[in-house]
Amino acid sequence: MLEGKVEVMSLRHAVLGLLADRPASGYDLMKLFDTSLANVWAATQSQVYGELGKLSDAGLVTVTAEGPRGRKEYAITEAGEAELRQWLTGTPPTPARRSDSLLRVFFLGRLTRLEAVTYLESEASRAAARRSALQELEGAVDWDEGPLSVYGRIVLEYGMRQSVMHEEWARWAAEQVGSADTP
Amino acid sequence: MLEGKVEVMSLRHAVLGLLADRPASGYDLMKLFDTSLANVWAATQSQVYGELGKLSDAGLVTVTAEGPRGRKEYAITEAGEAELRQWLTGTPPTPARRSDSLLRVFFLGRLTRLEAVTYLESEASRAAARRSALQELEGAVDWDEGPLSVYGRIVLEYGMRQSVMHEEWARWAAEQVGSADTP
DNA sequence: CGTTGACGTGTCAATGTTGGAAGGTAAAGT
DNA sequence: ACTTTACCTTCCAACATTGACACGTCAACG
Repeated sequence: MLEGKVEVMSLRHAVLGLLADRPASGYDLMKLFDTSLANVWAATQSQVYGELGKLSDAGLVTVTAEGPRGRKEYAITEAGEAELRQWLTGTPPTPARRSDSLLRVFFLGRLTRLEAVTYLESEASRAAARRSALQELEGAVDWDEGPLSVYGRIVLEYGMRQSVMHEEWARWAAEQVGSADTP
Repeated sequence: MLEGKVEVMSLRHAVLGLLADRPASGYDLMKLFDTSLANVWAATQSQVYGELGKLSDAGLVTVTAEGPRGRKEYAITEAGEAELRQWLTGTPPTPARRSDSLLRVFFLGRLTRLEAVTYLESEASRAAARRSALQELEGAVDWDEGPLSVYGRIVLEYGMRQSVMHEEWARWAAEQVGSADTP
């Protein structure tokens, strides 16, 4: 019995999505991964170049120009657009299944109460710092260009709400732990 | 120049953390991964048994009993406890670097406005459903036993706040998209 | 002219992860 | 007695991911 694979392969779709906006080289894409997508989907150089090769083999992208230093500019094909749409509309998102931070919290009972409170408070600080960083980013970006900017801003808003929530939760948790009955 | 590796290896610490509470077999651990840790850290059978082997080789756990069907019960050793503590107190948590959901949102500009709104509203529904599930879980668990329960509840609270935030954000985003100037 | 820095692509080994198959034992129900 | 269900471990191929390393070019500067 043959079954079609139910792969997620989001790296593939991240590359397709970026190329759907405009053609780019692997180098260009890396810059986008390190800036626009930094808080959404991380990728390394090896992955990006590797994925471009695979996408090219699969006919989802093509080389549209070759520049000075062996630069290859890729563009999405119709098949690629179709794949991207299919992913966006037809594939259910997979919820995050792992969290380093929460795993630690789960085991905080192995530490003394003071240590646990300290940990939770540093979580709160990290969340606050993250929020500042995002706010700074918001000021630094030109929000009036490209189709990515509309949704980019919505994604940024998520990050900000997330960090606010995270900080409040961590402070609440620290209080819970600090003021319990049994030491 | 030799440098110590800066590995995260949270699966290892998830296993250690569970064994720190009480000894267990690989099978027992799997059940815990599928229940207590389901929303925090997913692991497959292969991983758990493989990790137990490595931990055993490294002296962080030992076999304390052998039961009926080749069952091996593992317990954490002092070295294991030390490693767990070190991870909890001395290793900075690594923030989540990837989100399937957010990546989609980032590329929602490839769809029509209606499709985008539909997507965002289904995100809201999913978040609401998740919240219900967590609330049900809260009712089903005995919160008065073991050192895990205190922090387990705190982790659960995180999940609930997270899903509330997620739902509100998705509804807000749908509204933003639905009521913009340019169609 | 020589150096530096940004541009640009490609490959590799080690490790993590997935999903399943294979192989077997004990207990409980019929 | 028989069968189902739960228990329990081990192995593996395929794929994803990381973090380097290797190679080479163009432009600008002093």
